[in-house]
Amino acid sequence: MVTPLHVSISEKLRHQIEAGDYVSGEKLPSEHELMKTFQVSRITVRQAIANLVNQGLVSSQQGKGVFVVPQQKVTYSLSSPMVLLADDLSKKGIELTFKNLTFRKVRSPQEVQTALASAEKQVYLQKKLLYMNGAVGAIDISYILPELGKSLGPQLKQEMTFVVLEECAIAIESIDATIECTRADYETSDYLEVPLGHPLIVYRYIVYGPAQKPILWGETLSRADRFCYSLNIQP
Amino acid sequence: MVTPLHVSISEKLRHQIEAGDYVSGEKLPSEHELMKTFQVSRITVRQAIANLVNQGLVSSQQGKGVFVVPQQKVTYSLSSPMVLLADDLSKKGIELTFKNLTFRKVRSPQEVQTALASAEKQVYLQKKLLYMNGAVGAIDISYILPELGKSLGPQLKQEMTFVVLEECAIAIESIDATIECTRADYETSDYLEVPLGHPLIVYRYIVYGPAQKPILWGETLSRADRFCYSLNIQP
DNA sequence: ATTTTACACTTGTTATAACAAGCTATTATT
DNA sequence: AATAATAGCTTGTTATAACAAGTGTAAAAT
Repeated sequence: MVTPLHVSISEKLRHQIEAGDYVSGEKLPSEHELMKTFQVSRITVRQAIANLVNQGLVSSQQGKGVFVVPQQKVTYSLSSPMVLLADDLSKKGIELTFKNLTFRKVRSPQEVQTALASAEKQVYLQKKLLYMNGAVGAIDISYILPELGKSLGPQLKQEMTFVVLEECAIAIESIDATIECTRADYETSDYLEVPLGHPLIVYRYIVYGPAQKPILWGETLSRADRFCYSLNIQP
Repeated sequence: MVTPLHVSISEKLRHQIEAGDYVSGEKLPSEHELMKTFQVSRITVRQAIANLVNQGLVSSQQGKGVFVVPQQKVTYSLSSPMVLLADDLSKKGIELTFKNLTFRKVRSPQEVQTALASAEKQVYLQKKLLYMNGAVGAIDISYILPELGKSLGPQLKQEMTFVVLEECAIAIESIDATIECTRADYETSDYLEVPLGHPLIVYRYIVYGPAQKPILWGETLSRADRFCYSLNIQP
């Protein structure tokens, strides 16, 4: 079995990146320069770079170049509602900010209807972007019971769900959550500034209020290269 | 902004797959046939298929063709040690099996040494593959304290870590775990039968025994298309 | 001095071409 | 009949070529 040229080239570049020859955010040599350096055609250089993009090490921008992606990560603790971590994060010098994309009444999807077990089919949909130190890291999509959404609406626009729920003195009984992994589709790749197919961690949750009544269904799609989740299990 | 041909073609194929035109495991038309169908060059067809591969929808095999990948998923509950789920899984008709790759004494890596806080630098390394219904789904790598490894060794070879620890009546005090996401490298892509860069979920854990003494450090790298984790949070 | 234009450089898209390599079934040989 | 060679399919690799499109800079026009 012969190793293809594009593999050995991307391996060389990967080693150079890991060795620190190219710093985080730095521009790689252009395709033309790499063609000269490795004495191969453009198609081979492009394939080599595509490998690195797929591995999440670099990111290309038309008209500008190929850049080494920063690998800073934020850890979210799941032993408590995740928002409690906000304090810890600022201590570490990581600032979390939010940007509201949409907040409006919609007809709830079938999956949400089942989860919320609500007779009402109109719920509030909220989409917001999550930034760490100015760089986009996750998108959160949540569906909120209409009676809650009406009162919480103005505040939900700017803040994170759990914080607001606590500030509004809404008791959280428990949270059911699932963690899985998916890949960026055409919508999320746009918002999260990642290439199509980039791995995303899906944190899907149902928040239960008093009397175990589900009050919120949501999912947070995080860039796998910027967010991870930690938890503590007591058997 | 004009949509590239390869994007619209991969979108068409994606819709056909989701509509069930191509069943799980079925072969897509060959590149030559797709060239005729869409009246484009081979390079465009290949780019379209590359998009689908990156999205994890199809998988190509040299000499054979391009096939729709099955999307069956297994959920691991994290509110209890994950192995308790083995019963639930068999009820769902999912059979978990294991294959031992290595079990030997090694010098522990720096990270493990710190985590286990052990004076001894020789630990047992165990690598095993995890199959669901015969299909490979995850690889588990764990480092075990020498005194435990010596006695557990013969059984650990075939069984899953937690089960054995319980059968051997070793009390598990607690488990610290982190969930993040990475991508298949050259070694894991081989074992897990996924393309380079395919997203993997990393479940990294430290098992604490009596008196909160760490007895095991491990990580499970799961194929994101076959495993996900669920948990329950009590605030 | 400010704005506009043009140019050079970057990556993105698409075509044609040829050969390599893996798989399968048929044919030819033993 | 069993084995080996072959032909024909598949995807993988690599080259050359041309144009499109996004970015930034330097020159030209206002």
